[in-house]
Amino acid sequence: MGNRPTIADIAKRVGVSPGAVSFALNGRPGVSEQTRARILEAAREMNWRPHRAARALGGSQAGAVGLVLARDPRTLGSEQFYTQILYGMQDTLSARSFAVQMQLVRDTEAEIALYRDWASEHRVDGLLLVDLQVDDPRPAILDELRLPFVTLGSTGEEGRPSVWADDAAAMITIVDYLAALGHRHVAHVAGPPIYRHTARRVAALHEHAILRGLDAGESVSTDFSDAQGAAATRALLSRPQPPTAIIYDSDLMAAAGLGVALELGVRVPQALSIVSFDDSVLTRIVHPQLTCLSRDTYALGAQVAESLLQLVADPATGHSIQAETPRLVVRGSTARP
Amino acid sequence: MGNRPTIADIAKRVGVSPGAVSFALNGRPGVSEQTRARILEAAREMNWRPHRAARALGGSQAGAVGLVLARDPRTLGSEQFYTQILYGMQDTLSARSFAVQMQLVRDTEAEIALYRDWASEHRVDGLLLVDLQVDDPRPAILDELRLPFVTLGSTGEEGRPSVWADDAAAMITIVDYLAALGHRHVAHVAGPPIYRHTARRVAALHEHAILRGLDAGESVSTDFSDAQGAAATRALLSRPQPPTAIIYDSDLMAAAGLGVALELGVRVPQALSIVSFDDSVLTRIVHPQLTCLSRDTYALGAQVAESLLQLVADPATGHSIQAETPRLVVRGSTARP
DNA sequence: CTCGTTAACTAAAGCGGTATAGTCAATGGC
DNA sequence: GCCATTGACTATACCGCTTTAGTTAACGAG
Repeated sequence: MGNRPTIADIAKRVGVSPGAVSFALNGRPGVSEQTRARILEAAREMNWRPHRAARALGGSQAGAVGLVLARDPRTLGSEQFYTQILYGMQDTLSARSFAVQMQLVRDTEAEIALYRDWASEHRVDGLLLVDLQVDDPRPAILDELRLPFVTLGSTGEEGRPSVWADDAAAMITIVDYLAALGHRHVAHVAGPPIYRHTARRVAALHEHAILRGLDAGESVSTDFSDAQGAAATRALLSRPQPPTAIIYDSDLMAAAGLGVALELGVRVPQALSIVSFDDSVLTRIVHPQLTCLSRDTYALGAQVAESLLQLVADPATGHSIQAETPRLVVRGSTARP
Repeated sequence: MGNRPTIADIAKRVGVSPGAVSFALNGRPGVSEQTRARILEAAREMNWRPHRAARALGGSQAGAVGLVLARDPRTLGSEQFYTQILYGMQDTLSARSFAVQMQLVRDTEAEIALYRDWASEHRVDGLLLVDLQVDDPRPAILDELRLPFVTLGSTGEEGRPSVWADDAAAMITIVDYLAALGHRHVAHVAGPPIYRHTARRVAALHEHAILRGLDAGESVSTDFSDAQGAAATRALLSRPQPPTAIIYDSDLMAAAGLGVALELGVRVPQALSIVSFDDSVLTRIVHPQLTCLSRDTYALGAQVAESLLQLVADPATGHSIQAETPRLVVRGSTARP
């Protein structure tokens, strides 16, 4: 059965014009309820599906949203979080027969080049912008390209649509917990300071540590790789006054840090408590399992999808929604110092 | 909206017809070299890009290939391998301005439904088919849908295009290595037996173990989740005669198995050697690091991409290429029993 | 009974390319 | 020097769907 049925085939079968079929299938006025029902029935029977390209060409939607991750191929491995987000997005979007165009690129420059390509090829109707930087060039460029986007993780200060969680509150939860256990000397293995979320966490830790009477929480920045996570841990533990607790910005670095501690003979959690800012299988397969912040990442992806659908439907919306604050899941990697 | 140049704009500027511009841009005869040069120059200056939808509508390509992964959201976590494949594919394909449409779905049924959607919406020109099953329903359906595909990991027995590695040889490498270390009792924590690659590995282990004079290598099947990997390990180690070495079909399960061993007080590698069939960051962040089979997954993705491009250009090709056999990387998780 | 309105359609013009069928002048064989 | 061929283009017909501008026929108001 070679050729898919087109709107014209349906029109012929029902005995109306192609235009009427289009009206009926898109739920817009111009056909009687009776005719509409007959058309829909015929479309169902003939197993008709819209031809995406034809729709997109008509000047309307491409039926896809984009997600670009800028990652060095070597630093690859921390995509657990985005894999879950993607799953949540796709489940929500495919119900409306939207696709997610996901692509991995090397850096922000390549990311921007890709946006230009997508814009001119009309591949996507909107984007999810992630890993926002302190001085991010992307929003301005996307505005210029007229590609609407939702940001993930950035509070919608600029009146732009975004889905975000309260990073600072999450960090405070951790600090309070560690302080309650009796820790005084807490360190933080952070991501690159260029990222806004990193900056927010670093600031929150510092401020709240002082407030709680701990030693000023110090943050060490890394590139999020397991190698730098391990190196940072090694450096921290080799100090004359090593921290009694380390907070890691990602589960991958936390696991790597745990490995280093074991290697150095530093017992976890007796001599060192470890907390991860991210959750995934990883925190559960290492031994001891890691205390971490957990959130429903799948649901977050679904929220993002809803937000994107709304944005695509009406590019003028500036709706910003706050996702649940990650909650602390206590496992075996934390204890009194 | 953004006044993106069309072929007609170029035609007007150069002073020729749109058809001539199309000929020039697609490198086909019908224009003089001189005119062609002028057209290309103008297109470059005006920053012209083909409108994907328009091309796809013309009956030609959608400019995308698809990759669907059937995964239970809860079993998510073993996507390292496919993330790397994806990266390799995208780097190769985006040079030809092809996109990869990747989607996560729950099961094979949903996967097939998605293929039907994609076929009727003309979203993709070809597919990468992964995780082939012993009696796989997908090839027949894709034939019916006229969606060309390349299989990954399955030897191209049926004259279909595929990119595959020698699973049996890889397993034999492991068995030889363990036998040389002096192991007699080797177990295998495998994936679901429904997968062809699992079946091949199970058979290869069994045959080669006997050949080498080991106890008949036994395989335990799992769903690839860390939970079942852990459970299988626990069961194996609780036997009166526990194996002295366990081969895991995935790095995730190997890491989970290592966790169980540590928990049970079974020392690795002294009392138990662990080998993982897959490599990723995971094998390097646990302690001890895992001996594993390693391969250049990124390159594999690139090979897949080449194969797909060839297939899309000529759907009749049945070219099958063999990728390098994974090689054994010895780390700290294996030793003499 | 006539006119204006509206519901329910039909007709037709794109959207941006591709592909095919001309058109026209230059070329070359005999 | 005439006719056939070829090269270089132009004109045009789609591709499948959306959308706007008609076109009817029915209906109600005056």
